Amino acid sequence: MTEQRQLTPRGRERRHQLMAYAAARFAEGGFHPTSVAEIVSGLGVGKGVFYWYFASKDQLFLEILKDAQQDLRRAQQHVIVDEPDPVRRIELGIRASMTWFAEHRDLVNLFQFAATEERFAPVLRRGQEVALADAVKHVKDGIVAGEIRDGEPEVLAHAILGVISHLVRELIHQRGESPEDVADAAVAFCLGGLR
Amino acid sequence: MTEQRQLTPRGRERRHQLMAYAAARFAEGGFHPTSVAEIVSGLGVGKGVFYWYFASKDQLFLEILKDAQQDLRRAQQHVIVDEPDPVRRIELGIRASMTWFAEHRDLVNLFQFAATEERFAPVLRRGQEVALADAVKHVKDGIVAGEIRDGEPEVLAHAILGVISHLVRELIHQRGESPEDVADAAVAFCLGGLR
DNA sequence: GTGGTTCTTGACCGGCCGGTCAAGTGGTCC
DNA sequence: GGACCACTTGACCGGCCGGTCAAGAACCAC
Repeated sequence: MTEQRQLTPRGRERRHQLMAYAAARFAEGGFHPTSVAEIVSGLGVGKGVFYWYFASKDQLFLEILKDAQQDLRRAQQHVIVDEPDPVRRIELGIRASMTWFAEHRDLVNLFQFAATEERFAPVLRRGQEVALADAVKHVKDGIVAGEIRDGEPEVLAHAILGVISHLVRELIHQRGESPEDVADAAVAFCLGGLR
Repeated sequence: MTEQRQLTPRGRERRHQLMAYAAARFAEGGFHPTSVAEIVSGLGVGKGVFYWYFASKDQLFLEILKDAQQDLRRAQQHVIVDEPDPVRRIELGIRASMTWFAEHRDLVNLFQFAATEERFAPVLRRGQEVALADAVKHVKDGIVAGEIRDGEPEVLAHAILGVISHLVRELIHQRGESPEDVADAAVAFCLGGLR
């Protein structure tokens, strides 16, 4: 498969199955150590299935990445659509992100890996820039409204993203703490840092 | 080489050279895609040299990791030895960490990769726990002194580490901003978040 | 059934990779 | 010079890996 292929519903399901299973294996064993043979045999199908749906192992990974980013963004947007207060929008965004990350441990791991290889990093970066732009907008609104101290909005937004991703990995995934508690702490810390 | 080997000064230098060069290549091309053959040929030596100094590619990576963690810790400790005020100790720690990370871009990348593979993660975790314990101590002192709001010290410490690592990667390495400016912003954000 | 398309199989391939090792090389101490 | 030891060489090996492909199977439309 080199281009977009026309898929029947059955085909679309297989594709989904491959992506989900591959993501889980990549997260558990690492991208490189997990072979294509391992993925297909784990699913009980022949190797040809893999290359019917994806042009290469790399391309599969990229598509997993893109899908994940889209899904995260949707989760963030969905929760802040009609919240007028910028600071409250930031809080809701933090909570939504944490919930999503908590539920998608595998994908968090894949994001982290993607950042370490030059050929995957660009895709990751594009997604992050979108998330950042959203956050920056709310921070700017907050500054205008006088709820947030003056400062470089991009730096503040990045700081928030840093708190979220680190707390998710270390406290929720690593130490198994409850997403709600961690989100409370993250919100308190970030809002304090913004004022 | 399976155990510790007795090395002459000349040997110790070669070992260092291998670790430094390998770290650079791993950071640039990724751990798995960088072959042992690539490392030794880049240094203009035979493959036997590599396996004279290291038992395996994995072991080399682990030693790079350990060395880096030690060096970072030294940099952090060195700067706060005789600072009595806990909040000021935190500030100095943030600044020292940022400077170190800024100067060791390659190692930051390797840390990030190490977190994604089960066999490297434990070593990384041990180092992080040490850094965390240091930070926690200062936060606790700060709470006792009434300079920091009451809260779970470990969560606050983790939040600080998250801000540091994210800002280093995104602003200093990615966008090329000056470490001093970023450190100023990080300090302001974190101290705000603590109060 | 027939023909067409989508999907599946798994043996096979070339190539590279981590790791080994027998054969050196060169310095040092006597 | 010769014995010893730290170090170096690079051809070689077994194995696995990403990817191909000719040969079907399954489903659908008519």
